[in-house]
Amino acid sequence: MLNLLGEYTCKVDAKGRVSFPSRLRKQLDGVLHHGLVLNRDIFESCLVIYPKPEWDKVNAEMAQLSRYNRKHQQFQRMFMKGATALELDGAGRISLPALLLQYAGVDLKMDNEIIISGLGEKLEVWSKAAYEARVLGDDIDFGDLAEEVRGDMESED
Amino acid sequence: MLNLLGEYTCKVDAKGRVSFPSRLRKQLDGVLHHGLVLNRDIFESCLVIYPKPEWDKVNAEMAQLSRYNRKHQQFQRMFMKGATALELDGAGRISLPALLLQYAGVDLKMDNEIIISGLGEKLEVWSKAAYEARVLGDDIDFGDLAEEVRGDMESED
DNA sequence: GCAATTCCCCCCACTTTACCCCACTTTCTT
DNA sequence: AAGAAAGTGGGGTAAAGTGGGGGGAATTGC
Repeated sequence: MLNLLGEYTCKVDAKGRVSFPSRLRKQLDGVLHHGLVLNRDIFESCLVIYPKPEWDKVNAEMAQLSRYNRKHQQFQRMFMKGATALELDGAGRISLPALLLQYAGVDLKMDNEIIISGLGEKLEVWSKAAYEARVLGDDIDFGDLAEEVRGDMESED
Repeated sequence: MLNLLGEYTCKVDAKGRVSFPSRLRKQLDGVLHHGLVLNRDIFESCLVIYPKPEWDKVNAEMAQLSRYNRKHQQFQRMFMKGATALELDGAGRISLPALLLQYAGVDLKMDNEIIISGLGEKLEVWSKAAYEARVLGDDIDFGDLAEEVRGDMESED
């Protein structure tokens, strides 16, 4: 099972390129050559990177939506909008499209530091400022959240 | 079953390295070669070290969460943020990432002493100052706490 | 249709970081 | 008390990260 771990601070250069951390490259050994898919996150102003096999699952889920349901079609359009295939260049870098960087709140002229964070089966890409404010400085009560989620997990079985 | 015990004072060197106490190494004999996973604690400003087999259980639970549920995603992010694989170097040391040391309140330029404490199936890592204030100097009534927790344990079965 | 410009990709060189190795100190054991 | 094992620190080397420049292809304008 895929188990991407680690928090990496990376620099985006003036061309939108980011060196893909070598630790992650090692963890993706065996699936990296299938490629990666970059997309907007649904709930937060951050980006998500799926290894191709994981993206295939997402894609299969999308295929279950109804062609004849307006909300399904809207959801599919919003979700898929901006999804981009990523490949590593000769120096092991990925190239992040300007529109998606903008979505994540990264301004190439100003702050050019991002955080890539491993979340098991996927990676999240945050601007450093947003990560510190929204993820590390989070004031959500974990206990409450855990109880709700736990209820869901148990009823799912 | 794992039963990690003991409280160890260790020094962090200027590079963020900590010699992993030999007593703990012996207690982990048989699972240590699978590696360790370091993570932020959810409730306290300290770090947690899981032996890999223990972490795998956590990861399997995380994989059941829904991609399309806001609370599930928050939960996953809060829990997984910063989790990092650890390996011992040739001298039996682990290397603690700067971001995580920062979370535990360890400043490499100032105090460089930490406490590693065995808690059965996992280890906790505290800055010495935080440990003394928060754990040893705790003003919570242990008796009251025990009674509350005991109630939970019995109702869960 | 041809030429010119722009964008993208690939390559090369320099800087920085991380990992490995070695040597010294301290502590525990016999 | 002496030797061995564990702990500590530093330095060198190799690999990873970073930035810039050049060349090729595609598109657009003349």
